[in-house]
Amino acid sequence: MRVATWNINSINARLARLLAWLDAARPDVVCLQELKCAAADAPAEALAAAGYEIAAHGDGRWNGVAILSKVGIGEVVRDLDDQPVFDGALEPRAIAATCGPVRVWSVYVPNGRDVADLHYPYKLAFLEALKTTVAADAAAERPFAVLGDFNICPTDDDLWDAQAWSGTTHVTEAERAALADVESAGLSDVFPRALKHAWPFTFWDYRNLDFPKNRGMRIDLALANAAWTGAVADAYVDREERKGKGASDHAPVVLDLDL
DNA sequence: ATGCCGAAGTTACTTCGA
Repeated sequence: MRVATWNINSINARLARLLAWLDAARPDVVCLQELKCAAADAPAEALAAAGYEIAAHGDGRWNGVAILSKVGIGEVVRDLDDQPVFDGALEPRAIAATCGPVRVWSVYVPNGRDVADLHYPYKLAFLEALKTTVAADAAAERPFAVLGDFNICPTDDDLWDAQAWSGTTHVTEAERAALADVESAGLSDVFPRALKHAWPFTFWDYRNLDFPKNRGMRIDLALANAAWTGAVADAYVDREERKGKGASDHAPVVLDLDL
């Protein structure tokens, strides 16, 4: 089966491209982030016509996550256990479901904004709650993965200019340690192929010709347990989807599993 | 060519993203 994760940067603004991509790539399960719409405003009918059920979690502005599936959606859970709030709000950043033989979380980890901003400790607290929430599934026999936009470059190779970003969010030791702590629950980073260039970046800013110049970051990850990683036949970043008018600033990460 | 930012709500401009 084929499982993908994609920060789509508005599911409604991107609907035509999403449907075209689903038709071309034919994933069985897709974890989406940054829906930028309320759950009730997600395009469930258009997706159903394309053969996909959707479980969505969103409040209408930023954030918002969903899981699409052609193989059923069950055991849906919204929000992490003890998920931290920001500015008094429990933000829609995490949703889980069982789809056929696999269980997945689709997560949109807080950006962090700046190490001096309250958003930064919020990001670290979110990752701590994520670890606790997924520990049991990570240790289980069923293929399981946490997929999404982690807003962390795991290593200095995962961004185009580590020198320029030194000391900023996405690359700090505390963020990388928090990510490693999530992985210590029994998950490992499924490293995708790059379809072009030396490294599989997943995000390129819209500004400054960053995509043509390949000034990117690898921040969209799939952290999988042993049952999942043992089934991986292929994994790649579909950078073709980053091209052209109306693209998201993130590309889908696609995983093929022998399941 | 891959091409100089884009989306949404608060409908003119602010906020956010990484």
